[in-house]
Amino acid sequence: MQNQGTQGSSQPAISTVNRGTIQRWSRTLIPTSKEAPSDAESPSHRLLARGGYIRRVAAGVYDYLPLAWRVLKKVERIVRQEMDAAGSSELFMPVIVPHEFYAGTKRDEAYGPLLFSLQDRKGNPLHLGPTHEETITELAAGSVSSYKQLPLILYQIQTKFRDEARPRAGLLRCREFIMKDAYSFHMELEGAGGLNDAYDAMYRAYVNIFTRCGLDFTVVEAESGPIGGSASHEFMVNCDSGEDTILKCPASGYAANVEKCEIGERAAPSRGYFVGEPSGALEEVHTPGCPGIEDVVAFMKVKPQNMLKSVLFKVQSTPEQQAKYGDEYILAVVRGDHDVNEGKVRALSECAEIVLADPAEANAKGFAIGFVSPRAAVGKKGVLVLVDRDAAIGFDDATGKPRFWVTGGDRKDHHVKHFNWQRDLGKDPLAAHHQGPGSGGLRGEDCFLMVGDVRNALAGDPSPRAAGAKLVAQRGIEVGHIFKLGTKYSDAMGFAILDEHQQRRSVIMGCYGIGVSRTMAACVEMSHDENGIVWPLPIAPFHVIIVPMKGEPDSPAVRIATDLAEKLSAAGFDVLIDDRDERPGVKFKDADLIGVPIRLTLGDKALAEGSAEFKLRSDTQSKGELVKLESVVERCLAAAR
RNA sequence: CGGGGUGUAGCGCAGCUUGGUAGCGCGUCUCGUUCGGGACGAGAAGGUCGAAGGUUCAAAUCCUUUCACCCCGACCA
Repeated sequence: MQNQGTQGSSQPAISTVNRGTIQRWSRTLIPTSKEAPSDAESPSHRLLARGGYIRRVAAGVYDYLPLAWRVLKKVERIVRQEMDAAGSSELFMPVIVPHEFYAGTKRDEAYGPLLFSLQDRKGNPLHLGPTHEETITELAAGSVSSYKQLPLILYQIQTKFRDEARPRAGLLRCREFIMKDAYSFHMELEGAGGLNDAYDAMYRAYVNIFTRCGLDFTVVEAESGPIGGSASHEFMVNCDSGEDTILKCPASGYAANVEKCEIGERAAPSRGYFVGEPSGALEEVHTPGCPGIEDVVAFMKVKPQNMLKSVLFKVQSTPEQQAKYGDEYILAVVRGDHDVNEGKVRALSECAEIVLADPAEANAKGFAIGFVSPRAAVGKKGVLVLVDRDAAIGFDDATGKPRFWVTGGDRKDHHVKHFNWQRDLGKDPLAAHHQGPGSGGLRGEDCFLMVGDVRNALAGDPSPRAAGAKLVAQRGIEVGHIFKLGTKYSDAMGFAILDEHQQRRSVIMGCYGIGVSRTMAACVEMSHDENGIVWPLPIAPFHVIIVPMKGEPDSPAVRIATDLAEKLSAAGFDVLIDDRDERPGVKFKDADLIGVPIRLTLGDKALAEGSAEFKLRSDTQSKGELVKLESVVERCLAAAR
């Protein structure tokens, strides 16, 4: 799914219609430096700081200097063109969100300290918008009164505020950042474009935007998370230093966030789930102060894949769901080297609302948190046990031996080894276990087991989309995220209008975000070398940097540079003239650092034969080619194609 | 929120152990020599040492409090 989709509106990077800008280094502010601030670690942070793009004002708060602002404006321009082409309209909402807007959605509580809060002079609580679902729903509710006005897609590009617990990596995780946020409104009607149409249009627009920005990216299926809603995709810049892990199937192109990624059919054990003789007598081991897998692994010297990890959730379903199944707790059991996936636990159990059980409460119920084994569920009504396929093994097909398991001892500071599903569960797991959801008949009984997929996918797991293929992991930086929201916000804020049958219905919504400032940083992460940034042409602050060797204002080189700049500008190029009276080495180093894609050097030798030296920033090998002055524009246009 | 660390000139750092009123490199300014990959020489400007309180004749240095910032983790439309 890399760079997939249409190249939609294939705008050239260089507009020959509009004149480009010309700036002189000496007359703008580009404070480059040899050394980055000591707190800058990630490449984008270091290079943007060293290149004079950004300057830290406070934790996670940055000045955007002229170079950065030019890049951001170019990203924004592409965003606007594609958003407009996709049928949405730009507007601009306030940064300030009155506290009462959260009355219906309770997101002030959901956000908690992430929400910047302030008071006006009368003491009324206000917030700085972390995102604008409430504001726009409020706006739409007050101004959209007929289904005939739908569908409607609105967007803005604006500063967002989130008081992150830990801002990091410069622009990649900020407290104040620039975001494009879009919202769509729908009523599913015969023959009218619904949420799915808008979602698809936004998906295509995003593919176009990131493609045009010159980014190498992957679209992944994602969890919709606390913002709510049903479907969601993330747009990830492919980059090893990225914070997020994504999994891809090379055969089918399937890609997903680790939180969301499905796992293909895992071979069932030859003798069936849970079947197998004990590997030895059940033996209790004193493991003082070792509640975690790592602790036990180190203490008992066992491999994590030989451990069973049991995670207890408390069910907070609606009364109807509660009546249907009667579950109070869910015990998810996975192998020690695997992680329980809450979304998959929800899906398999059909319990929409679950939270990690409170340790104190669970202990009171007889679950020794940190030392829980599947046995803890035996004899307790209302406990659903979900066992991951890789954990429900009694006989090891690979070694031909009984499976050796270490698991909790169900009392503090104790574990057991030689756990065996059939022997130690105290009842026949085969009789109790059912595969898959929907078999709810026995739910609510004592220790009901289900086998299924309840863990995070890992590299090497079977692909869910192509038989025989294995998932591979890679890192990415999230620069875009689209959601189908459904009626979460319209319900919460009472946004309902009449449909053509005069039925009052909640308006259906979608929301679509792009981290504009993060996109700039992600691009640097993706595209740089040891000398500096290597901008893709479409979002480079300048397309061409002209470097006259002799920098005095009246030197012939500077005059020729000015002349060249005029011609390039007329052809649509943005040109930076390095007119500083600096030594050549300084200018070359700085040109590489700030990453302008095309460099034209005007030295004595080249000028003597009426030429300039042409060099691409991305081409680290060549020493540049001599191009006749009258052919320079043509040469640059060829490079821009 | 847990763990670790740092605050001294625009940037990078030393000085703190053993108190005596601040120094180095880069950058900046002036003059001269230089000029194709971060030049050289001479001179100059720039800091209430994060803040507050305390100990002391005397605090960048010791003590207390506090603030800010960074890294790892938890968390994260």
